[in-house]
Order: sequence, then C-alpha cells, then structure tokens
Amino acid sequence: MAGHNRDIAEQFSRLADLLELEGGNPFRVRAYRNAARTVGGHSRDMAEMLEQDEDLSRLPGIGKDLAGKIRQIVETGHLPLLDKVEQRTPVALSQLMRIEGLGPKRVKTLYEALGIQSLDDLKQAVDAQQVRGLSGFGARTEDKIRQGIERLAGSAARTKLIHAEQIAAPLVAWLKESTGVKDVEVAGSFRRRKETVGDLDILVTASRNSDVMQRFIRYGEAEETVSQGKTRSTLRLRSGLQVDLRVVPQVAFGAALYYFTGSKEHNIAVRKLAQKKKLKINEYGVFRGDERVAGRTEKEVFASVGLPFIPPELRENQGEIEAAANGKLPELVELDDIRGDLHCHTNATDGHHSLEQMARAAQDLGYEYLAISDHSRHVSVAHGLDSKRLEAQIAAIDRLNGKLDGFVLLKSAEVDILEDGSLDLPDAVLKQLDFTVCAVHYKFDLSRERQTARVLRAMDNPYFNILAHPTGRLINERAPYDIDLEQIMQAASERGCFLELNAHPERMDLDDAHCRRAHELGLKLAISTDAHSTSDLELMRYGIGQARRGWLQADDVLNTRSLNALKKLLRRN
DNA sequence: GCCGTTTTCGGCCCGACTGTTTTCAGTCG
Repeated sequence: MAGHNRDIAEQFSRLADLLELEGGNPFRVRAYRNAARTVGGHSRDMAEMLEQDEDLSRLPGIGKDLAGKIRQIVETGHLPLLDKVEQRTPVALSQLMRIEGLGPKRVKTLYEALGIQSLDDLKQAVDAQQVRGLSGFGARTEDKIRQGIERLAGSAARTKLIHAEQIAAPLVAWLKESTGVKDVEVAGSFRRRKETVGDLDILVTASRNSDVMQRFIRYGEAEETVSQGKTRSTLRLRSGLQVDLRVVPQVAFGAALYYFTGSKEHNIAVRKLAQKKKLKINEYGVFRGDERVAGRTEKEVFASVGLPFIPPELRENQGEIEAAANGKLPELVELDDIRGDLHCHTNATDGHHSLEQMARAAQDLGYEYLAISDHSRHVSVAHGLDSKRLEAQIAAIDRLNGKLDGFVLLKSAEVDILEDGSLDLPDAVLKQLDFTVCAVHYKFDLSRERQTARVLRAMDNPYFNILAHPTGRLINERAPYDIDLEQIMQAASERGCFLELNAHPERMDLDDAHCRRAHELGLKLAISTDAHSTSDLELMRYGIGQARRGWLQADDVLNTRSLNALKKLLRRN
C-alpha cells in the first residue's frame, strides 16, 4: 500500500531520473531528489499537513513550486509535469541507470544510437557486441555492462545492519594485521546505524609504506576487485556486499572519518557552511587556501565551521546542523541509560529459555527489571498462553521474584489485537499483569481505516499499555501494514498508552522518522528486544541506534526509568 | 528548483578511479 508520502516521493524521484536522462539542469534534478527524500522520510502525511493549512514550503528543500506540486499530487494523484516528461522519454530508461557503470549520459547514448529502452534490449545489444562500437564505449565497458545486467537480476537488497556487522568484523580484524596500520574504522551508514547498509566504507590510517591496500585485495572473502588505487579500492565480497577501503595519513583521520561517515547530504550542507567561511573541507582536512586548519579529529572539523560535535546517527541533514548551530542538539539516549527490557519470550511459548534463565541473563546485563511477555492464545503456532497458563506463569514469576535479589521480573503478555480490536485475553487475567504489550499478528491487509480503527479500539481497553512493533514490518521481507500512525500516536498520548520501538534488527519498528515524531508529540517509547533467547537481550543496541537516529533522549524512553518511575508511568487513569 | 551573515540572482561539495582517450568525460560515493 503506497502511503501518500511514499507516492509523492516516488513521483519526484522518477521525475528526477528522467530529467537527468534528458540532460536537464543537474541542480534541478538534485532539487527533485532532495524533495523526494524530504517527503519520503517525513513522518507526517503531506495530505494531512495540507488539510491543516500548514506551509509545506517551510520543509527543507521544498520551495513554492514544489509545495504546489505536492498539492497537485495529493489532490489529483498526478503530477502533470511527470506525465509530460514520461511522454517524451521512456520510463524504462531509468531502470538502465541502476546498472553499475551506466549513468544518464551513457544510457542516453545507448537509447539514441541503438534505440535501447529496456534491460532486454540492452542484453541483446551486448550479446551482439553492438555496444563496444559506440563512442565512449569499448569492449571492457561492454563486458562490465553484461556483468551489471546479471547482477541486477539477482536484485541485491540493502544489507541488514546486523548482517553487515557480521561481515565487517573479520575484515576489520584482517586489516588490522597489516603493517603500518593505525586506525581501522567502519564509517558510512554503518556508523550512522542505519537499519540497512548499501555497502561498507572502511577507513584506515596508515604509514606511507603500509601494505594494507595489497592485503585488502587479498582478503579471502573477496570475489572481485571492482577498482584499485593508491588511496581507494573497492571489493565485492562473496556475500554480494561491496566494500570501499580508503587509506589516509593519520593527520587526516578526523576529516576522513567525517567525510566517509556522511551522509552525503549532511556533508554537502556542512561544506556549504565552510565555503562561506572561505574554507574547503575534503577527506584530507579543512583548508584555508593551502593551509590545513583542521582534520585530526572530527571535533576539529566541526569546530572549524563553528559547530559542536554532531553524533553520526544525526548526520542526515534533517535539521541537525541548524540544531547544532543553535546549541539545540539533543542529548541522545545511550545503551547505558537502559535499565530493563519490556518485551521478551520464554519457552512457555516460542522462546528458547526459561523464566529463570532469562532473568539471570538480564541481570548479567546490569538490568533492574525484565518483563516477560509471552504470546497470547491466538498465536497458536507459538503455543500462545490462555488464561490458565498465563495465571500459572504469573504465579511462577511471583515465586521467582522471591528468590531474586535487586532485580524484578515484571508480569506481562504480548496480547494479540484481534480483527475487531478486542484483546485476546479476558480483562480478569489482564488486570493481574503489571502491564500489557499488545500487537497485531494477522490480518495485515486491512484497509488503512480499518487497521487504524482496530488498534484505536484496542487502546480503549483500560489494560492496553504498549503497542508492540507498531507497523509489523520485517526489513526486506514484509512491508509495514497500512495504518495511520499519526492518529495512533496522538491517541496513545491522550490515553496514557505507549508505543514500542522494537529493537530486533529484522524489525526496527518504529523507524527513525516515526521515533522523531513521537518525540515531537511527547509520546514516550519502550525500546524492547522482543528476545526469544538469552542472547537476544543483547539486540538492545540496535534499538538504541534507531532511537538515536530518531533524536530520542533518555527521557523519551520508558525503560530508562527506575522500576518505581516506570510503574507510575504505566498506570493509566 | 532551492536558497540567502557576500539575499531575489547566481550560485549550487569535492575528489578518486576507470576506460577510452592523448587530455578527459563519466560514474561513483
């Protein structure tokens, strides 16, 4: 289901592709791309903002013209300019730009010289060796295009952060064994803790005679050397993930780390600031003319343009630069702020460990409390609990709490929200719990109106406390179900309910934009791992990363509270 | 198409690597 914003962003981005192909003004192209990004990443619906008469041109990168175009799309579903451009330039051409090594210029040449419009056309031309004769193309380029077509067919999705970490760790260890190497850091979206990464950007500082670049190329997991230079090389690993290695002298470490951490949009914005101060920022430092004025640390780089250090998770050019300039950066929540986990499972349902094992593991993490929230009966595949079994678990928790010292197990349940919005366990047993975690586990395909009404009705139950994984998405696997989160968040706020930020790296649900919206609304979130085993409790750090990307501070998070403060917050009136 | 402590025009980040060229355009990040 395309939400309004996603649809608008899609149209802008298609328009940008086509204008680029036509050789249009690159800055105009960028303007549409920026707008697509702003709208697509915005947590509030453009339609709703328009309804409330809000001025869209106050959004970053949206001026009078684009605000008008957004209105056109909201009101008619169409962008006339896009329709017009699509009539003169085949839409399929933008698909061709997704092939590595093919940009707008080459795609245009292929179209004009050989009439190539589709992947199939291109495949045929490559097989017939027609491409190599074109000016600017040669046999090697033709070869690369052939490989690019094959790779595109394998449609490489972005890699989940947890998977990227597993791939990066042994590679970093391998690089650290090179001679003359000092720092090895994974930068890029990995360092910004994005939920998925497109590739790995690894930064190394090394002495001039270091063998790190040769060693990188020899890495056992490497499948192909994409490019190789003195300061920069790129590998494709067997996993399909691409890795960029950049080597700089130690004096440039901060500037390089800053540069390769991105995001691109953030970097561009800060470089503009630098320009105004007659400075130039590149990966080797900050320069005034030929003189290096900063670069050893990131903090120095920021200071050179008059800013305090901005944490990597915020570097998306989504207002962090302005906030930093005004001394309004948030003090982001940290893993150490977390005092407990509010959503986990045991072997009573689909978890792997017992109550006591889960409790001990949480204690080992330094937690003060852990909520046991096994599934309710409707989730039969997980052997969900009925009233009787839940009451038995409640008694078992009471007994165990008698034995635990300085640590408390909280009584909870992950209660299914049924299709009609009722809860899957009777109030008589829900009232015996410390709180509930409620969730949608089936009927994902209801209309936006009905899905929203379903959850709103569930919240009317006085025993509803926290809405678990609020959109139900599984990254790269299942799209979020269609629900009006703005309305849900407002309602939760009014009723003393809360939403969960599910920290599981397959879910990361809420996303960063919605976390930020929750903060704006003053709605607190629970960051919970949904652990199904003792080791899963350590997934908390992914949730923290997401929370930080969403500008959340410790105060925004339920489980940074002491047990008493938490219980007070969870009490509904 | 956006944007403004060098404001309503004239800018718009910056560098590395590849392949096809013979000095550089195209692509990428």
